[in-house]
Amino acid sequence: MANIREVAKKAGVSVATVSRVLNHPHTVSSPTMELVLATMEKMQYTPNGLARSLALNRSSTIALLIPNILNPLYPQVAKGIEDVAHQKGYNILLCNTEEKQDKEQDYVEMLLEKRVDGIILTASQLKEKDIQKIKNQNIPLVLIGRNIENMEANMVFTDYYMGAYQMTQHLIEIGYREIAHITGLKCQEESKEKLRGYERAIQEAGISLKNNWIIEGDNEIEGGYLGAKKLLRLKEPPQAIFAANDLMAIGAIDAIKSNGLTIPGDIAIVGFDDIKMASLVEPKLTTISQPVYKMGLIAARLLFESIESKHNEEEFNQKIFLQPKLMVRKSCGHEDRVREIFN
Amino acid sequence: MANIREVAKKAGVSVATVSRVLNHPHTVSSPTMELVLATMEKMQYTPNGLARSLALNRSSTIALLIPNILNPLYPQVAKGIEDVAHQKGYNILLCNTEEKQDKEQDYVEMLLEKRVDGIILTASQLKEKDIQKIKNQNIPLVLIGRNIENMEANMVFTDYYMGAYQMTQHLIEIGYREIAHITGLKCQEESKEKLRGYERAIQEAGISLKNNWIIEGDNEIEGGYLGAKKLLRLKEPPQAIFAANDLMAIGAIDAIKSNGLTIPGDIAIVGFDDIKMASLVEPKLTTISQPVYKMGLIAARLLFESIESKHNEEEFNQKIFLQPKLMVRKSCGHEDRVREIFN
DNA sequence: CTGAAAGCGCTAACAA
DNA sequence: TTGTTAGCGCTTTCAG
Repeated sequence: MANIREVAKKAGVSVATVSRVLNHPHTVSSPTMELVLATMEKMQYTPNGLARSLALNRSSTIALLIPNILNPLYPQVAKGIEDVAHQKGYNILLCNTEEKQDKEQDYVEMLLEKRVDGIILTASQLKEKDIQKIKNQNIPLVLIGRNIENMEANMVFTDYYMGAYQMTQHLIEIGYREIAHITGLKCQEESKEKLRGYERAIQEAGISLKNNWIIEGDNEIEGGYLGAKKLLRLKEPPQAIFAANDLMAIGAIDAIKSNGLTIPGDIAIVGFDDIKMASLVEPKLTTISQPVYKMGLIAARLLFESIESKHNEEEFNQKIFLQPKLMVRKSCGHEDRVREIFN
Repeated sequence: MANIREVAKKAGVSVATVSRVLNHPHTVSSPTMELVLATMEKMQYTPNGLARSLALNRSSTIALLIPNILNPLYPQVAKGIEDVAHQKGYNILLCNTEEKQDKEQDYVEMLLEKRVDGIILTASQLKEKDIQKIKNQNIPLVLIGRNIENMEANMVFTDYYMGAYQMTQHLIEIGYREIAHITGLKCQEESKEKLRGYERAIQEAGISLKNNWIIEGDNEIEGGYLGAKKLLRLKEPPQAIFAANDLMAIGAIDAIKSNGLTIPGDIAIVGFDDIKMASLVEPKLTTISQPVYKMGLIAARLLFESIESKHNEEEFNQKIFLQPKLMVRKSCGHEDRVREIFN
């Protein structure tokens, strides 16, 4: 494959000139310019980006780590990020961590070697010291969906605590008292936040928490199915199940139906995320909506601010806190409940 | 950031030795080894992958181009690819082309400069000469979901023609004669194949093709919605709609329902792909299933075969042809129809 | 088992 | 406006 030297030789100019037509076209006379361009064309010259990156110390690549590409939430985030990255002329390295901390660490290691210009971590399970390692290497970083209290870093997240609190409260308002919670992976901050919100709402209502009504799920349909089955086998099964994400809620719906029970007649189900499927399933799922595409967009913008200001020695460490929104649909039996209560 | 020379100096060895402990550990004595390793650790040394790639002429990165990351089909493909790439120690550059040919070309350009070790194109809209350009650069390539008759390249695809033919035939068998088709983007080979399958089944049944029953969609929910609305406004609306993918079928379902009609009572809807949503919507969607995760897996394996054999001057140009499968669910009214016909 | 040095392809400072 | 050349950080050949 032709390189810059061969092009230069064939065009009868120096490599510097060839480099200039690529990088600073205005500093080169137009006859030379045309000559070089023509030569490149003729030789099918494709500049070697690796060499370029090495010389410039900039790879024009950012990395996105997500826990599960099969959860429709993350493609939305990815879309938001891609939209701004592509416009900036950057490529995205996609890393699917499968909710595994060690795979996530593994990837971070690779990314640091690849000298990516920035990293976006979504729902990261990394320990603070691992995250600190990224910061030590001085590579711009944005966390999505995770708030680390005492760390200087860009973060954009939804108020999971509040969302879960509101959801649980809503269930209580419409008359449920026996509410179970299928959590996400307990090792995730996000799951803990949601659990806290759930617990607070329960306790504020003077209901006592039951430990066997809190079940750890895996953030996937399967886990919701299993969790719901487990709850149904209990001597005192709950009247309502709050799943920490929509995928698990959908799994739970499946489980309940397969037991011959109706939703919300026999048992109510609610989720979290408001993925598209949520309004497609039968009954339509009551859930908490978070603006994921927008989160991706914002995260990417923050990242590029950091990247572009990197040489100015500035520091951008913003925490952007987005409010979730309760979407009341059919699966919680809202209308029936309200009717019962007020008539 | 520390580089190999600094590590070498501090450890009191040559850069060659440091390089060796990284790349050929067995060629270095164990005391030296330990010393160097300790020094690296102490200095927080992270090897520069760009320099490494430049020297080795290998980036350990492959690229995946998909038309729409928000279509759940593609994350499945991506998962299949990621599963094998990660195991091989490769990273994936994700390129979302938004079904736009120029964005796809754009990306290919960037990828060639980045010297990716291989490219996987899904549902590509590239012209043959653009694809040929990739092959000319001698970079391994796999096409997913597109069959180019006279080209030497690895391809894995579903038999779209057959799938569409079977689907249409099934509708005809259960008694429909007035069947419309919402196509994908007409510029995609895949869409053309499906259209051909539809047309053949219609004609074989002695039904005459109606041009205003063939509507171009955009492969997204929106397009299905619009297409169905348009069909409903016709003086003679069809009894059944075959959408070229599930997303459009779901949009069509929405459109029909919003017109106060029932499915399949008033009109039948069928799709193509069998994404998870298909069995979640009401009524559950009759569709054609293609093994997308597996396609990703196979494509990745083919790609790595090419990559690994590249230096052996071998050529791998396999065409892998997978059979789609008809999934009969509720939206086509199969049972009702069969009952009507045979009772 | 180890070191010196050439080379991967490009950019940019400096000189002309 | 253009050319010469010293890096960027690594791998590997060749010599010892």
